[in-house]
Amino acid sequence: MTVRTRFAPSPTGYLHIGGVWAALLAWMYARKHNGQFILRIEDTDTKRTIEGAQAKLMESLRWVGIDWDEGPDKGGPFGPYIQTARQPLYQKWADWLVENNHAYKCFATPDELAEMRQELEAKGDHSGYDRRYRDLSQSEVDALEAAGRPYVIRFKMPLDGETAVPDLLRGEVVFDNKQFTDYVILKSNGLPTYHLAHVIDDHFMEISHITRGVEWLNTAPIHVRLFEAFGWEMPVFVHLPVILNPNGKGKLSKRTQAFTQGDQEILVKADEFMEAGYMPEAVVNFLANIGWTFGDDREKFTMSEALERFDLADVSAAPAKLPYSKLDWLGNQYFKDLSDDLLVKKLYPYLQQHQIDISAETLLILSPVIKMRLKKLSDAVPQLAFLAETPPLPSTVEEITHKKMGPEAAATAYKKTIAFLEGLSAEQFEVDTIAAGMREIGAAVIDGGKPGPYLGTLRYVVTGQKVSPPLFESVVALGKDRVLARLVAAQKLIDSL
RNA sequence: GCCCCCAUCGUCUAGCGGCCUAGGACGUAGCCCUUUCAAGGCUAAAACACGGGUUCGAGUCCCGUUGGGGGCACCA
Repeated sequence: MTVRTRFAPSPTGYLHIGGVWAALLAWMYARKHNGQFILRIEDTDTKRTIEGAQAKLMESLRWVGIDWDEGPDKGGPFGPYIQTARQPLYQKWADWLVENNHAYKCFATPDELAEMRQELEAKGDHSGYDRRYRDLSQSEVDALEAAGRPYVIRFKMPLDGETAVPDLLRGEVVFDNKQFTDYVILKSNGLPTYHLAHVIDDHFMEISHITRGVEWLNTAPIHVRLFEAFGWEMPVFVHLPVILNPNGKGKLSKRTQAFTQGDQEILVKADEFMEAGYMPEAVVNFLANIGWTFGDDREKFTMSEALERFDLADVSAAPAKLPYSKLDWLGNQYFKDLSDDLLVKKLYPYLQQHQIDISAETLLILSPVIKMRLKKLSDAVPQLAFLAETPPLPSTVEEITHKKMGPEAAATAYKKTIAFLEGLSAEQFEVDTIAAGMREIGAAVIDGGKPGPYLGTLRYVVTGQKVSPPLFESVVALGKDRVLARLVAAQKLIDSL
């Protein structure tokens, strides 16, 4: 059997990270087994469809490296891959069910339904439908139809007995048929509900494993019965656990907005991760650790390593809250592994997009020292702010002196430093030379000979930031003229005493 | 209300009856290194929800309780 999995989102909002996770597992399984991964758009709820959501969702999937073999944009042998474009198919099979006595036309009006619901509720029946149109005679049906009464098609669920849903992660889940009623499978506008649509699509698209959220488990008996009525072989059901909202309550939903918890930023939508500048490899690595374990106590791995070991059957059935702090850790791990050139390649366009004008050459100088400070590209912005704008100059003596480097020593230090830098040729204005020279000055100027305090205050003078990249790289990045100007200003402040 | 799913450190998890004095990771705390912030090194605190069974033996199997989650639409 070839493995064919799919991700079937409805374009009703933006894709959240839990959706990406579900897509990832399905995709991994298909790739692992050299099968196919299909993207199908479930847009039968036309009222909720949002313009542009489909494009956005495809962008997010591509960003994390999930590609599809068949889908709305690239076609395939079982298309179309957008449900509204498949309407005739659903109509045909809904009619087939009616003809074969598995379904029937229900002419209940919205008012009638509302009233019925109320009466049923009063009796403690929460099913919402009393099956009153289930057993009409053919002539009664014909008469209503002739009168132009709109109708839906409902599937005949068994009146008693049980329906077992085989689930890869939980074994057989058994439901009492009494809790079900006859569900609408084709709406009065001629479009199918999810129940009908996915059964037909998954069958004709030859899907081998249906992966979806547990929220579908309770309605899975309908799907089981539908497959049975059609006489089609059932795919394997894999009901994935929910991803819980990290703020504590409920599941992650499309409506959940990004927010901050403590000093941890909680992102929800897929494109927020992209926008923040996490490396997609890190995000995918992070997600693969949810509900699944690589083994050997390893948390960091490449996707191709993961594919060697992955199995849907090993996925945990327990719901999970995303460990965001681990994403940050992983994100940093991936940046540290990046070559300086590659980091510049990623960082440069990102900073450009965010109106921070720093040359690629400058970035290359900073690259080795900044990469271990990044979890995501956006972390570079405050670090590098001193290069983009003119940082405030020190205004108090306390800022440019140190308890181990009083005003007198500081005055000497700045004077020496200025002279040292002025004496450097353009070729000599590089990290190693500057480091050596400054350490020497620092050692001479500080009691005890440890240049630490000198370097620290100097770093503050040069960058104007309490937090910044290390001194030497920052000096080279800022450039001789600007550094000297700042040192001169500091010296003047000291001299004014 | 009814039905269904789930349950190991704060979080993600390993564990599929004896290898568990419950392992790893993130986070947290302390120490070291250090020009800030990081990164790195070392150390520490931290869990089998509870109660019954089954068994020579239970984190691991069964039942119940509790807790969390989900579902009961002409939404997916």
